[in-house]
Amino acid sequence: MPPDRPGDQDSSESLSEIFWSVARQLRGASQETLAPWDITPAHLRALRTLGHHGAMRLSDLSGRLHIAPRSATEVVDALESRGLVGRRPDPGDRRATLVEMTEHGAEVMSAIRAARGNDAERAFGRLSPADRAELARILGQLRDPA
Amino acid sequence: MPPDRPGDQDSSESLSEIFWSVARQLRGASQETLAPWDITPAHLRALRTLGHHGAMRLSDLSGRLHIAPRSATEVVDALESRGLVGRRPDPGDRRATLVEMTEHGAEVMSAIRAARGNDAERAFGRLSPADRAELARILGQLRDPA
DNA sequence: GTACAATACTGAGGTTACCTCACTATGAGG
DNA sequence: CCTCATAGTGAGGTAACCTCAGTATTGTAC
Repeated sequence: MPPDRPGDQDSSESLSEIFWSVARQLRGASQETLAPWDITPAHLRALRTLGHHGAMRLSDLSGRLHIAPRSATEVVDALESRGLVGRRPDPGDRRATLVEMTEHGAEVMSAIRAARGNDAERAFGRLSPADRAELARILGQLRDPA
Repeated sequence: MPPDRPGDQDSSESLSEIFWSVARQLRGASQETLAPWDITPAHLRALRTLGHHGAMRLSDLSGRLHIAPRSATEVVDALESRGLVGRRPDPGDRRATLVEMTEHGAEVMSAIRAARGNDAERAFGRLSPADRAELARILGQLRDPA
């Protein structure tokens, strides 16, 4: 097995190495920064989605977050227990539950935002705008399988 | 809160969205492909490290994988139980344990390699060489905090 | 208008990939 | 020899998912 040369076939190996170590680092840093608010990166992700798009069904939330509906239930449970979101029945469909951000949730979100609390944002923010665009473009290719 | 405009401050948000959804996808795909060999992406990562650098102490392995020593113990346990690596005492230091790939481990590794089994590799391989290089460069910036 | 399949959520339980803390065995320095 | 550091591991924990089964409701087909 020859050693890695840049541009080599084997560079995809180190690419995944790099990718995962970045992932671990982002998660770790984010966790640390969010600790004062007692929420996790995944919680914040859901909160942001609700902030952007307003009240929605649990299933819609799971769709937007690309996670299983059951997992969305868990995230919402966590956020609800912290008073950041609320559940209410969908008036149009009694099977469904609408989830919406509470006032407290909005306050916390802007506090986090003000404190530059999302470390993922901060980390990505260190990149030049050009690099951010490049990264988004390249990752986009990976996300959407041909 | 204004909606996202490309190139905006907020684009870092969707960047982390993209990043994590790529991460989830890579992990899922990798798991699936590695299932026949009953090993996980993290196991393969360790196995590759051992393949590249030969026998080493558990602590060295944990260092190279950037995980806690205790976590390396777990990974090695898993690989050992599958007969892919072996432990033997370090002759120079009776506290230490050397971990090395077994023949079977090497066989399995090349089988996986031959089957293009590492989906992370395969996914990254879909990118153009230029994009791979770009990605490596940009992720490298993220990994090493200023 | 009633049987029946599909949909919305959730309880139960599992997995991966990590972590810290406390402990034992061993080695190294004064 | 006594202390301190280091190597590995048992115990126990966490985040962020998952599937599978079950209940409540709805839309559809006859």
